[in-house]
Amino acid sequence: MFDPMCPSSVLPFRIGDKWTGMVVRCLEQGPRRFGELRGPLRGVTSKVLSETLRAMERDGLIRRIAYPENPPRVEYDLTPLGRSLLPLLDAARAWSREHLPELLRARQAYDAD
Amino acid sequence: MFDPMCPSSVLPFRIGDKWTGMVVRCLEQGPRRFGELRGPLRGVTSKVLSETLRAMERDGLIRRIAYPENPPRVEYDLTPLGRSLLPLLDAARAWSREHLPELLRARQAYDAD
DNA sequence: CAGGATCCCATCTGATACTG
DNA sequence: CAGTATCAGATGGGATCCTG
Repeated sequence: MFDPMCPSSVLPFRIGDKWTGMVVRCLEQGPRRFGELRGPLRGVTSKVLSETLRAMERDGLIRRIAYPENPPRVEYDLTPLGRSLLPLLDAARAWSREHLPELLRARQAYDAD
Repeated sequence: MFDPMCPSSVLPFRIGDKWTGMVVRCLEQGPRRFGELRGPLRGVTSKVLSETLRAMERDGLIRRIAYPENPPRVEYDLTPLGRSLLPLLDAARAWSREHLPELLRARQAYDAD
Protein backbone atom coordinates (compact mmCIF):
# COMPACT_ATOMS: atom_id res chain seq x y z
CA MET A 1 0.00 0.00 0.00
CA PHE A 2 1.25 3.43 -0.94
CA ASP A 3 4.46 2.16 -2.39
CA PRO A 4 6.78 5.10 -3.07
CA MET A 5 6.94 3.92 -6.67
CA CYS A 6 3.19 4.04 -7.02
CA PRO A 7 2.00 6.13 -9.95
CA SER A 8 0.10 8.53 -7.74
CA SER A 9 3.24 10.63 -7.63
CA VAL A 10 2.79 11.67 -11.24
CA LEU A 11 -0.89 12.43 -11.04
CA PRO A 12 -1.79 15.87 -12.30
CA PHE A 13 -3.76 16.58 -9.13
CA ARG A 14 -3.38 16.24 -5.45
CA ILE A 15 -5.50 16.27 -2.34
CA GLY A 16 -4.02 18.66 0.16
CA ASP A 17 -0.39 18.09 0.94
CA LYS A 18 1.64 15.14 -0.13
CA TRP A 19 0.22 12.69 2.37
CA THR A 20 -3.29 14.04 2.93
CA GLY A 21 -5.02 11.87 0.37
CA MET A 22 -3.31 8.75 1.62
CA VAL A 23 -4.30 9.54 5.19
CA VAL A 24 -7.92 9.85 4.11
CA ARG A 25 -7.65 6.45 2.45
CA CYS A 26 -6.06 4.93 5.55
CA LEU A 27 -8.88 6.19 7.73
CA GLU A 28 -11.62 5.18 5.34
CA GLN A 29 -12.37 1.94 7.18
CA GLY A 30 -12.27 3.37 10.66
CA PRO A 31 -10.05 5.06 13.25
CA ARG A 32 -6.34 4.38 13.25
CA ARG A 33 -3.53 5.11 15.64
CA PHE A 34 -0.50 7.22 14.87
CA GLY A 35 1.71 4.17 14.59
CA GLU A 36 -0.79 2.37 12.42
CA LEU A 37 -0.60 5.17 9.92
CA ARG A 38 3.18 5.11 9.70
CA GLY A 39 3.08 1.58 8.36
CA PRO A 40 1.03 1.96 5.19
CA LEU A 41 2.36 5.45 4.54
CA ARG A 42 5.76 4.14 3.70
CA GLY A 43 8.53 6.62 4.18
CA VAL A 44 6.69 9.29 6.09
CA THR A 45 8.60 10.60 9.07
CA SER A 46 6.87 11.17 12.36
CA LYS A 47 7.44 14.88 12.02
CA VAL A 48 5.75 15.15 8.65
CA LEU A 49 2.94 12.82 9.65
CA SER A 50 2.16 14.79 12.78
CA GLU A 51 2.22 18.00 10.77
CA THR A 52 -0.12 16.52 8.20
CA LEU A 53 -2.49 15.27 10.87
CA ARG A 54 -2.53 18.58 12.68
CA ALA A 55 -3.29 20.45 9.49
CA MET A 56 -6.11 18.03 8.73
CA GLU A 57 -7.49 18.37 12.23
CA ARG A 58 -7.35 22.13 11.87
CA ASP A 59 -9.39 21.91 8.70
CA GLY A 60 -11.93 19.66 10.36
CA LEU A 61 -11.13 16.68 8.15
CA ILE A 62 -10.16 14.39 11.01
CA ARG A 63 -10.74 14.15 14.73
CA ARG A 64 -7.96 13.46 17.19
CA ILE A 65 -8.83 11.41 20.22
CA ALA A 66 -6.19 11.09 22.92
CA TYR A 67 -6.77 8.47 25.60
CA PRO A 68 -5.36 9.38 29.00
CA GLU A 69 -3.32 6.21 29.35
CA ASN A 70 0.27 5.28 29.75
CA PRO A 71 1.82 4.63 27.31
CA PRO A 72 -0.22 7.22 25.44
CA ARG A 73 -2.71 6.16 22.81
CA VAL A 74 -4.08 8.46 20.17
CA GLU A 75 -6.60 7.69 17.50
CA TYR A 76 -7.49 9.60 14.37
CA ASP A 77 -10.86 9.38 12.73
CA LEU A 78 -12.43 10.89 9.64
CA THR A 79 -15.09 13.50 10.22
CA PRO A 80 -18.07 13.71 7.87
CA LEU A 81 -16.23 16.57 6.17
CA GLY A 82 -13.22 14.35 5.70
CA ARG A 83 -15.43 11.60 4.33
CA SER A 84 -16.85 14.03 1.83
CA LEU A 85 -13.47 13.95 0.12
CA LEU A 86 -13.77 10.27 -0.67
CA PRO A 87 -15.81 10.73 -3.86
CA LEU A 88 -13.18 13.15 -5.07
CA LEU A 89 -10.47 10.63 -4.36
CA ASP A 90 -12.48 8.04 -6.20
CA ALA A 91 -12.84 10.35 -9.17
CA ALA A 92 -9.12 10.95 -9.17
CA ARG A 93 -8.48 7.24 -9.03
CA ALA A 94 -10.87 6.63 -11.87
CA TRP A 95 -9.17 9.31 -13.95
CA SER A 96 -5.83 7.67 -13.36
CA ARG A 97 -7.01 4.27 -14.37
CA GLU A 98 -8.38 5.66 -17.56
CA HIS A 99 -5.92 8.36 -18.57
CA LEU A 100 -2.65 8.04 -16.72
CA PRO A 101 -1.07 5.68 -19.27
CA GLU A 102 -1.75 8.23 -21.96
CA LEU A 103 -0.13 10.97 -19.91
CA LEU A 104 2.92 8.82 -19.35
CA ARG A 105 3.16 7.99 -23.02
CA ALA A 106 2.98 11.66 -23.90
CA ARG A 107 5.72 12.38 -21.42
CA GLN A 108 7.95 9.69 -22.83
CA ALA A 109 7.40 10.87 -26.36
CA TYR A 110 8.19 14.43 -25.33
CA ASP A 111 11.37 13.40 -23.56
CA ALA A 112 12.46 11.33 -26.52
CA ASP A 113 13.22 14.50 -28.45
CA MET B 1 -11.13 35.89 -12.57
CA PHE B 2 -8.63 34.05 -10.49
CA ASP B 3 -8.28 36.75 -7.96
CA PRO B 4 -5.34 35.97 -5.68
CA MET B 5 -7.74 36.18 -2.74
CA CYS B 6 -10.04 33.61 -4.29
CA PRO B 7 -10.80 30.71 -1.97
CA SER B 8 -9.24 28.18 -4.31
CA SER B 9 -5.99 28.80 -2.49
CA VAL B 10 -7.31 27.01 0.57
CA LEU B 11 -8.82 24.06 -1.23
CA PRO B 12 -7.66 20.72 0.11
CA PHE B 13 -6.77 19.57 -3.39
CA ARG B 14 -4.96 20.78 -6.40
CA ILE B 15 -4.61 20.02 -10.05
CA GLY B 16 -0.97 19.75 -10.97
CA ASP B 17 1.13 22.73 -9.99
CA LYS B 18 -0.21 25.98 -8.70
CA TRP B 19 -1.48 27.32 -12.02
CA THR B 20 -2.33 24.14 -13.91
CA GLY B 21 -5.98 24.02 -12.99
CA MET B 22 -6.48 27.65 -13.85
CA VAL B 23 -4.82 27.18 -17.21
CA VAL B 24 -7.19 24.34 -17.97
CA ARG B 25 -10.11 26.61 -17.09
CA CYS B 26 -8.72 29.40 -19.27
CA LEU B 27 -8.47 27.08 -22.25
CA GLU B 28 -11.86 25.51 -21.70
CA GLN B 29 -13.59 27.72 -24.26
CA GLY B 30 -10.92 27.45 -26.92
CA PRO B 31 -7.29 28.24 -27.75
CA ARG B 32 -5.62 31.20 -26.09
CA ARG B 33 -2.38 33.04 -26.69
CA PHE B 34 0.42 33.36 -24.17
CA GLY B 35 -0.45 36.95 -23.45
CA GLU B 36 -4.13 36.16 -23.15
CA LEU B 37 -3.34 33.73 -20.35
CA ARG B 38 -1.32 36.26 -18.38
CA GLY B 39 -4.36 38.45 -17.94
CA PRO B 40 -6.81 36.17 -16.15
CA LEU B 41 -4.04 34.39 -14.26
CA ARG B 42 -3.32 37.41 -12.17
CA GLY B 43 0.12 37.56 -10.76
CA VAL B 44 1.74 34.81 -12.77
CA THR B 45 5.09 35.78 -14.20
CA SER B 46 6.02 34.88 -17.74
CA LYS B 47 8.68 32.57 -16.43
CA VAL B 48 6.31 30.55 -14.28
CA LEU B 49 3.63 30.55 -16.94
CA SER B 50 5.97 29.24 -19.60
CA GLU B 51 7.22 26.56 -17.22
CA THR B 52 3.67 25.54 -16.43
CA LEU B 53 2.74 25.42 -20.08
CA ARG B 54 5.79 23.38 -21.01
CA ALA B 55 5.07 20.88 -18.26
CA MET B 56 1.48 20.60 -19.43
CA GLU B 57 2.57 20.15 -23.01
CA ARG B 58 4.99 17.46 -21.89
CA ASP B 59 2.16 15.62 -20.21
CA GLY B 60 -0.01 15.88 -23.29
CA LEU B 61 -2.58 18.12 -21.61
CA ILE B 62 -2.20 21.00 -24.03
CA ARG B 63 -0.91 21.53 -27.54
CA ARG B 64 1.39 24.39 -28.45
CA ILE B 65 0.96 25.92 -31.88
CA ALA B 66 3.54 28.46 -32.99
CA TYR B 67 2.71 30.49 -36.08
CA PRO B 68 5.76 31.48 -38.14
CA GLU B 69 4.96 35.17 -38.11
CA ASN B 70 6.57 38.32 -36.95
CA PRO B 71 5.89 39.33 -34.26
CA PRO B 72 5.56 35.75 -33.06
CA ARG B 73 2.18 34.31 -32.22
CA VAL B 74 1.69 31.17 -30.16
CA GLU B 75 -1.53 29.50 -29.21
CA TYR B 76 -2.25 26.90 -26.59
CA ASP B 77 -5.11 24.49 -26.83
CA LEU B 78 -6.47 21.73 -24.63
CA THR B 79 -6.00 18.21 -25.91
CA PRO B 80 -8.68 15.59 -25.29
CA LEU B 81 -6.54 14.42 -22.40
CA GLY B 82 -6.51 17.92 -20.99
CA ARG B 83 -10.26 18.16 -21.42
CA SER B 84 -10.67 14.93 -19.50
CA LEU B 85 -9.60 16.89 -16.44
CA LEU B 86 -12.60 19.18 -16.64
CA PRO B 87 -15.01 16.83 -14.84
CA LEU B 88 -12.48 16.59 -12.05
CA LEU B 89 -12.25 20.36 -11.84
CA ASP B 90 -16.02 20.51 -11.78
CA ALA B 91 -16.13 17.99 -8.97
CA ALA B 92 -13.60 20.03 -7.04
CA ARG B 93 -15.63 23.16 -7.60
CA ALA B 94 -18.78 21.41 -6.47
CA TRP B 95 -17.03 20.19 -3.35
CA SER B 96 -15.91 23.71 -2.58
CA ARG B 97 -19.34 25.17 -2.98
CA GLU B 98 -20.75 22.62 -0.63
CA HIS B 99 -18.03 22.10 1.96
CA LEU B 100 -15.48 24.88 1.89
CA PRO B 101 -17.36 27.12 4.34
CA GLU B 102 -17.38 24.29 6.83
CA LEU B 103 -13.65 23.80 6.42
CA LEU B 104 -13.04 27.49 6.96
CA ARG B 105 -15.22 27.50 10.04
CA ALA B 106 -13.30 24.56 11.44
CA ARG B 107 -10.06 26.37 10.77
CA GLN B 108 -11.25 29.50 12.51
CA ALA B 109 -12.48 27.57 15.50
CA TYR B 110 -9.16 25.75 15.72
CA ASP B 111 -7.16 28.95 15.50
CA ALA B 112 -9.33 30.60 18.13
CA ASP B 113 -7.68 28.44 20.83
C1' DC C 1 3.93 5.28 21.96
C1' DA C 2 3.34 9.65 20.04
C1' DG C 3 5.31 13.11 19.16
C1' DG C 4 8.64 17.74 19.43
C1' DA C 5 13.19 20.05 18.17
C1' DT C 6 16.72 20.95 14.90
C1' DC C 7 18.94 21.07 10.83
C1' DC C 8 19.10 20.80 5.94
C1' DC C 9 18.20 20.47 1.15
C1' DA C 10 15.30 20.42 -3.02
C1' DT C 11 11.73 22.43 -5.20
C1' DC C 12 8.49 26.07 -6.11
C1' DT C 13 7.50 30.54 -6.93
C1' DG C 14 8.35 35.23 -7.89
C1' DA C 15 11.11 39.70 -9.14
C1' DT C 16 13.83 41.73 -12.37
C1' DA C 17 16.18 42.25 -16.50
C1' DC C 18 17.03 40.94 -21.13
C1' DT C 19 16.28 38.99 -26.26
C1' DG C 20 14.97 37.21 -31.15
C1' DC D 1 5.05 39.14 -28.51
C1' DA D 2 6.68 35.26 -26.35
C1' DG D 3 9.55 33.96 -24.08
C1' DT D 4 14.84 33.08 -21.47
C1' DA D 5 18.41 34.12 -17.78
C1' DT D 6 19.56 35.06 -13.30
C1' DC D 7 18.83 35.71 -8.60
C1' DA D 8 16.43 35.29 -4.21
C1' DG D 9 12.90 34.06 -0.85
C1' DA D 10 9.51 30.92 0.79
C1' DT D 11 7.85 26.43 1.43
C1' DG D 12 7.82 21.36 1.72
C1' DG D 13 9.67 17.38 2.91
C1' DG D 14 13.01 14.52 5.10
C1' DA D 15 17.07 12.89 8.49
C1' DT D 16 18.34 12.66 12.97
C1' DC D 17 17.99 12.99 17.69
C1' DC D 18 15.37 13.65 21.86
C1' DT D 19 11.32 13.29 25.50
C1' DG D 20 6.90 12.79 28.58
